[in-house]
Amino acid sequence: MYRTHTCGALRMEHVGNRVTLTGWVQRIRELGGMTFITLRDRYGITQLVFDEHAPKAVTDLLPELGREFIIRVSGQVRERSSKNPAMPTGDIEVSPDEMEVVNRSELPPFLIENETDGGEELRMRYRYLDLRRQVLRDNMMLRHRMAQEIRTYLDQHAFVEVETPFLIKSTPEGARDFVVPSRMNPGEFYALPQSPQTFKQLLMIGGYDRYFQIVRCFRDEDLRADRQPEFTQLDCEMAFVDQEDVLNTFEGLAKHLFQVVAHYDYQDRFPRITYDDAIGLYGTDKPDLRFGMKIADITREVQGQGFKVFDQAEYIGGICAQGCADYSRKQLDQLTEFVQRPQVGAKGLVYVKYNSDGSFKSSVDKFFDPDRFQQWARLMNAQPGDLMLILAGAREQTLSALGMLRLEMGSRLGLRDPEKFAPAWIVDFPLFEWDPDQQRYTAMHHPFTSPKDEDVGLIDKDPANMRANAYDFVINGVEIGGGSVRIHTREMQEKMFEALGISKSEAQEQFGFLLNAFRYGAPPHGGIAFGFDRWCAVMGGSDSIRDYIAFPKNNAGRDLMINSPAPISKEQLRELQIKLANGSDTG
RNA sequence: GGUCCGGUAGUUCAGUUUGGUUAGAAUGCCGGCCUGUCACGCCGGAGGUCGCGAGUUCGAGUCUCGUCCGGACCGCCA
Repeated sequence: MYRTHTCGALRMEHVGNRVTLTGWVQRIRELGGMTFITLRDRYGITQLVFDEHAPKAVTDLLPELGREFIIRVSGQVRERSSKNPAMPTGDIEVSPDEMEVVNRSELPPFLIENETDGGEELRMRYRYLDLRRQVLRDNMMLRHRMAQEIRTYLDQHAFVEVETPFLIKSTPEGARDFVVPSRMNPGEFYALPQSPQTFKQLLMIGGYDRYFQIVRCFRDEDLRADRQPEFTQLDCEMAFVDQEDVLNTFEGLAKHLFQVVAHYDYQDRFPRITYDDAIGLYGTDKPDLRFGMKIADITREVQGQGFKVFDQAEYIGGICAQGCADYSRKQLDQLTEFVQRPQVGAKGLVYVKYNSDGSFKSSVDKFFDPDRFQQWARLMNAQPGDLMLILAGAREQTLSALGMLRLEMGSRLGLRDPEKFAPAWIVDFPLFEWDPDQQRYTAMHHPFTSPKDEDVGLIDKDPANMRANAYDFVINGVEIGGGSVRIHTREMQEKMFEALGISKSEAQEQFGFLLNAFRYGAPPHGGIAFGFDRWCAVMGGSDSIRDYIAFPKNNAGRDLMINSPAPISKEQLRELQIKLANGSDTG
């Protein structure tokens, strides 16, 4: 027998028991006459003590041991004479009278400790060693818990888990597809799904009125720190529902997960913010609501006073940074540099210090008198001691820059507490987005999204102002999920394709199966898909989804551990009837 | 497709601005001492293709060009 207990199990109540443990050697501490070894497994760490009670056969083995050796020990559980309150097993230790080296280990290339010395690349190459660290293990456990709780909750709410195919068909809309050649159908290719979108709609038409799936999705686009070429979605769809039904159902799920996974009690209804309000008040469609600092539109109040920058701007807005009136020249310069970075894109920054004595000091004192500043302060909700930060320019870019400045100030002021969760629904998204490159409208969410009933009439004359029955779920400024109530009539879907500039024949070729299905009594339906990796990361208080994926890829889409992608053999290429453009036959 | 940052001991990094004696630190590793450690402590030691290739120079970790690898971002990602 390898073990009677795990390395996280033993407590005071086990004192006196004879136990057997097997685990990895975490650390060896020799003190001359005695030796301590900490033994680790998935469940925890237990201290072993080797002193004068240990048989010679056991102590003789000690010099051979090293980090990450697997050893099996048997012995008495003892109460420690000096306890370690920082360890769950810190009250006890095991005094082995038998020991066996189960497997030796080479010295690992980095320290397998909570504070590792390993760099990103090395840890990716030896991911199986990194996974031994408690940090990663906790993340994997959180992910596991999330998945289990999702299944439990949705099962209780009559959802059916159905798997959909991975080898499907490439579609022109959306992201670039990963493609798989078909040996049996030379010259033809499958595509891997970007999401099970059409299949879940077909399941609704198939009568499975509540579906979910925790499913891998694939997008062949350039990556970022928080983007992977394959990622996991919690994909859901419901029939005979309207938007409110969907939101309420998944608000319930989110609350359940907050409670059970993060032990975070969120009683209130999640705020629902329209897309227009989100943009106008936070400068983004995924606002971080852990703090206020709303953007105030002060365009009307500041124009016509002879300050050219303001007078020529389409939009002027500001935020109030509480208690920052004492910012130094240097700090203000830093903020100016921040907003001028290309990603933020503002021309400059106007500041107004509302000093604690009630006076004002600003970068535009020449143009405005204190009464004006008083008025601005009212609009921005500024009190004495606060700092008003103002940007001017084209409305959309300026709001976006203000949104980024708001996040920056939130971070500086410590208002973005990773222990806190601020969820929100963003609703009433526009139906279309104008694509200046292609000179046509594209679907903001996707082409199966239904318009608001009252906006349907606009489809021919003013598509830009049509709103969709589409919604996003946001936590702490991170987009966690999004969905919509779908179109369920063939007529509306055809109109939609027409508005998107997709011809009848193209539509028939790409989505004929869905259009055909709409002929046979398609129920009204809607759904939502969550970025599961991201949701796990947010629940764990982290920005990095890589830390919540057991075997992630790097920013070039490579797996540094197995070194993929890799060339395939001549033989494989021949079977697939594929010739490489560069003429080489690889291998 | 583009921009930026990095590559020096097993590992994490300093040294590159201003080219010049034997390339340093911490940690890990090895040896010695140590009976209550838990990031144990103390003493000693080993450990380097300065990513790779070319060039400039009397002389290159340091300057130039190329290249490979890693990271961040823009475009892209409904």
